Amino acid sequence: MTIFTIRTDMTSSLQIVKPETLRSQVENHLRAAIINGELPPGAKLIERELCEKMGVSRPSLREALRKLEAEKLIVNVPHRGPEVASLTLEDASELYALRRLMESYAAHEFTRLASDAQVAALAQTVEKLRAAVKLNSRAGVLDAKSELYAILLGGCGNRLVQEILGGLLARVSLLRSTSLMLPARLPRSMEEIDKLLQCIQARDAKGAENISYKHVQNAEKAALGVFKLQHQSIPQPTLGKIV
Amino acid sequence: MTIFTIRTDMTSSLQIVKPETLRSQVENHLRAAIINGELPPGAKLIERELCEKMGVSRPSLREALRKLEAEKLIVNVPHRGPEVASLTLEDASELYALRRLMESYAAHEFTRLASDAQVAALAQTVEKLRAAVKLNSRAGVLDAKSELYAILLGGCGNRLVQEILGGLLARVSLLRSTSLMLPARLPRSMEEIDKLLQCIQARDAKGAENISYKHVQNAEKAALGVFKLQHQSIPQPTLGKIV
DNA sequence: TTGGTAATAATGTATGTCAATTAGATTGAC
DNA sequence: GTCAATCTAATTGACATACATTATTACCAA
Repeated sequence: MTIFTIRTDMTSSLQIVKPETLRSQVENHLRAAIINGELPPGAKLIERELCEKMGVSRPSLREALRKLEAEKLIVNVPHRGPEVASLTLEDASELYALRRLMESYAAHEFTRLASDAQVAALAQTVEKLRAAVKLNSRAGVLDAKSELYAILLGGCGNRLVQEILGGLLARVSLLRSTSLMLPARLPRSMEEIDKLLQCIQARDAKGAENISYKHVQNAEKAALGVFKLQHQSIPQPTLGKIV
Repeated sequence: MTIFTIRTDMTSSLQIVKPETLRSQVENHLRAAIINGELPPGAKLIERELCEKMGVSRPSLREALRKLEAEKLIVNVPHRGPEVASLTLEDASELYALRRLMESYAAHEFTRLASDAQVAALAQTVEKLRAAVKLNSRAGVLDAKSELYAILLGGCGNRLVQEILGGLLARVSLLRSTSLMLPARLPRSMEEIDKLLQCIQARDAKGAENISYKHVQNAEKAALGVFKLQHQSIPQPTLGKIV
């Protein structure tokens, strides 16, 4: 983890900057570190250490930790300290079940409600994704994917879906298997996304819902498959100390 | 709000008591106060005041506030302080949309997965609810309802649903209209619940899903109706000071 | 090796302090 | 009398420190 600059100077900026508090910066920083795997599941988060690394006081850090705790990205046992949440197979399965439910709902509603401009934007982002896939650009793929999500969820007429599903996706990323299996599944995933776009363009809401449902279902199969492989080698990691 | 006793004595208890931290008690207390309407939407939460009332220090209180903020029960504008979240009509509508989605899913899965014992327990709780309705016991109704939810969500095979839906229901309670319209809709609501139980007992998952969907839909209509009535009298309550 | 005990480390909680910002009130001008 | 600008008070944001409580670890003895 890198030390990051705080107290962003906004005197020289004419743009109206959202007054980001220090704790929200800490929170965002930690969240990002957890999601991108820098802080893997099970990692102990020692307050004093983090304070020093990030150059903030304990109260600020602790308040940030509480928010991440509420998001279930970290778990906290009193007097033992917080650590990055670990998912069991059941947890993962439940996460995917809800993701299926909500993403297919979002796809259905997007198809029903989105403006033609939004559909066009989606199509454009799909092409961007295809290009990134061809270039084998991991960063490009992730970027295009998140843009795709933003358009889809932004156009589904329900901001709450974005909020909740965003939380679910963050937790799904606790499965490191998702990133491991990502390249392998990309061609298949791309096909599914193409079909989804076709349904959306044809304003076939039910069809979009079904494709979306299957898309997540396939992603789940792949992810849980890798997950099982990762965990079968270690019989009973009740206290996984595997670094 | 009452001052509550802290430092629960657990020396005389043989049961293993989950070591509840002070901040979690504060958190639970505030959450309950918000949900039951003691702290209505828009209420300003002044740190020093709350500290004195509850007899805790500012850091403890602030950490509790961060958790409630993450749950979207309070909103916080930097340097202006937190206040109980207020819902717009759109917010309410989106909440109900997701509730519909998730409750009907839970009903479907419960019907599919629950043991006969769980179904029997559900039936028993429905009778408890009916009795409470007959007695016009508000507390009894609320108690039976929450028990009903607990059984339904506990048996749907997905603990995550409970977690997420619980959060949604807490936010729905920010609409005071839900409690106002509760008595008026009770008979109708009872009918729907009976039908739901029948479907579940017949192991008709799709039927249970449909009834459940309609049930929430009807609750939404009633709640949003009251909501509109409450808000049409005041043209533009941008800063609702209505006490 | 095993069991218990002491030392250590980390968190839980509290207090005090200062800075930054907002909101309200007072004052002044038109 | 109304509106605007300024000023003051109140509140939160952030930090440093201190101490109590609890887990963990290391160590010693049987």
